[in-house]
Amino acid sequence: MQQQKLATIEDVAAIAGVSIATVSRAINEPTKVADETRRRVNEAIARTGYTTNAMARSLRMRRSNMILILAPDVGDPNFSNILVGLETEASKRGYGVLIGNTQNDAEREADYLRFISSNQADGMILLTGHLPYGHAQPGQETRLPPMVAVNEPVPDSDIPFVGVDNFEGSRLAAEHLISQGHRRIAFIGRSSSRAVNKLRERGYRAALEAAGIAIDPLLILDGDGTTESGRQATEHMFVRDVLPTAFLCINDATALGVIIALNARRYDLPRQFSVMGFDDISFASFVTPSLTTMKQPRLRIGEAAMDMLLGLLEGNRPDRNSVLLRSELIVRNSVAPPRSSLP
Amino acid sequence: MQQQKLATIEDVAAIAGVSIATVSRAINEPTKVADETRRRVNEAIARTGYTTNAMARSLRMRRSNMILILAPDVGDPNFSNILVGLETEASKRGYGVLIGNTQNDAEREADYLRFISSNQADGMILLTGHLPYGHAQPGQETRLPPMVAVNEPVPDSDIPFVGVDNFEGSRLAAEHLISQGHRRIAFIGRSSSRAVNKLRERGYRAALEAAGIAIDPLLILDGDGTTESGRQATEHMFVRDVLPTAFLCINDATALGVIIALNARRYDLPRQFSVMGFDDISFASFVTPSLTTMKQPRLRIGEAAMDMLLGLLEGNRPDRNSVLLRSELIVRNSVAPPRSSLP
DNA sequence: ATGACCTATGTAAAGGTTTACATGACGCAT
DNA sequence: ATGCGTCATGTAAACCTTTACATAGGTCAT
Repeated sequence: MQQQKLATIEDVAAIAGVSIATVSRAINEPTKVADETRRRVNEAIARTGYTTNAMARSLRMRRSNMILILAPDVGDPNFSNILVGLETEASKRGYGVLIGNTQNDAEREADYLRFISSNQADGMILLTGHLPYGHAQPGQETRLPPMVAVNEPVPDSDIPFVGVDNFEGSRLAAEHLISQGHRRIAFIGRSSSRAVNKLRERGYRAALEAAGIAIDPLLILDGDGTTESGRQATEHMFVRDVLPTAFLCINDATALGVIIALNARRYDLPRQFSVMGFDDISFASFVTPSLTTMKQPRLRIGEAAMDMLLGLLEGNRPDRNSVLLRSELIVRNSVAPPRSSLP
Repeated sequence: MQQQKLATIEDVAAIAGVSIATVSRAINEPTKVADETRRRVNEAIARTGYTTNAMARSLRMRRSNMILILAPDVGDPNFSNILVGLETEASKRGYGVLIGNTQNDAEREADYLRFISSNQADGMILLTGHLPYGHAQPGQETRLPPMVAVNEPVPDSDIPFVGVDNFEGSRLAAEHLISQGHRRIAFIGRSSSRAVNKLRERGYRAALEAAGIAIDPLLILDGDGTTESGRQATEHMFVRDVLPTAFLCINDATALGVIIALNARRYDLPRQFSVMGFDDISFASFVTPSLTTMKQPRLRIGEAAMDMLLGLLEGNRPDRNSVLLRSELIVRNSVAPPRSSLP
């Protein structure tokens, strides 16, 4: 393009009548330069419209001031608000944010590592729940940079983690149902592989036990967090004719599936069944009945994670290896006391 | 950190027993290098795990292979899928994607320009509908790079635009209502300032005129695209007692407001009123009644925009200055034929 | 045998910073 | 007068590429 050559530090130095070293110092360590000199340099900078060339600087400093964010699905509504938090904090501290949409595809994950190995990013935020494949490929063993995991911890690693306190949140959710009088509470979304699911199940169990309610294994159903899994689990319960008075769901998407199934069977919610979600994603308030759920502080999760990563980059050892933020109970219309008579 | 110094082109050259120029050529212009030499170089690269330092390369080539995306709200559900498209296409062509969340804040917009003026990005995608403020600040007049506007065109400029064909889409939406037998159709979301709104209003008018339906100015109401604006407009109609049989809304959020207002008044939808949205955002299928709407091909919009921008960067004059993609009618349950008797 | 041309490779400059080290001026204690 | 310490600034190397230009060897027509 018509790249009308940008001003360099040399142009500024010439105008100010000093050496380029002095200009650099005037910019980066103002105290080390005489007042009068600094004034002249600043004037020259203003006159030329000089901005320092980030490439040259990064080359020299071995620092790009960029953070790579690796997410399995950038389009996920749960992710976008976290991204806002990540970006806000990074921007505030002078860092840029590079995004990589991996789709859980090993090839893409490996590809994004080029940003790391080519020095284009200093650190990495992982929302994938695992290290990028290809980081230990033969002949490709990229040295991984400082990292922070968000949302899903990386198993068998000491990578710092920032996310919601799933155990506590799920416990609070179950307690809310119990406080409304429910004693037969189903848990939809057990999974032996996903850490998040396991924690939320443990929270559910803890609340029931604390209330002296026996755990009924027939009320705990598998699910992968999709709307369809919620629908299927609900149907399954009706087929077996083992019914709860309330459904505690692994997340809002699952809860939506449950609601759809119950609506289809023409039950009146929340009079006949209560449903509780987790996440508070945007549609939660638009479903009928609107969903009572635990809200994840997504913005703050993003900010805290970025803060931690930048801290690592600046050499601070973190005081603790994981930050768990509390989720907040959002009461809407999908939970009510159970009917004394069974539906 | 424990930056165990990465291999440079010089290390590779030493191992392969050639000069660094040859290594560079073996990588970038393989045909210009003898087969045997190329083999040796590749072997050396494999052995060292060398990757070219993007900073040094960018410095030398004056090209960063990065694209800056400026969006007013990264958290907007309408945006995230566009982002996926943008990122996918960029990644496919070897570019990285840098994101900037401006919140429509002039200061932040100006701040992100540092990526441009410091050579950290070669091009820019604008979702803001205007040039970043500060691009012509005194002493700061950054040369703007190649740009493409998405979603909202930049008025009074010749910046290429990629988006949905709003006129056509809105016309199709209105035609759908007309085909169901509606003749009193309200348009919610007029705005004298926003180009998108004006186009959609024109589409609405065109459809009605083509069907020989007189335009009733009382059925055209202002709105800014928020859910609240939809609710208010609906209330306003009841207060004035000028009622349509169908509501054509500027977007899904507005349609949601209309549905909420009608539900609150205990109308039976779609028997008594039909409601139509535009966008097909994720909750559209979860509202009751689920929303009939025009689906924006967001993924394709993102891809097309990035394709166009990268084309510009590679020196192709675009064949045309704007790309309008068609939206698709999604029929759900919020539209039905009007009752012959007024509600 | 000579020159022209081609191919494969090497040499060195350039790109724009930061910073270790050198320089020089000055004040002050001896 | 000498020496020392401090302060402000300058010189030049280093960061790692790409690439214009130079070189050298080989082929081929004359």
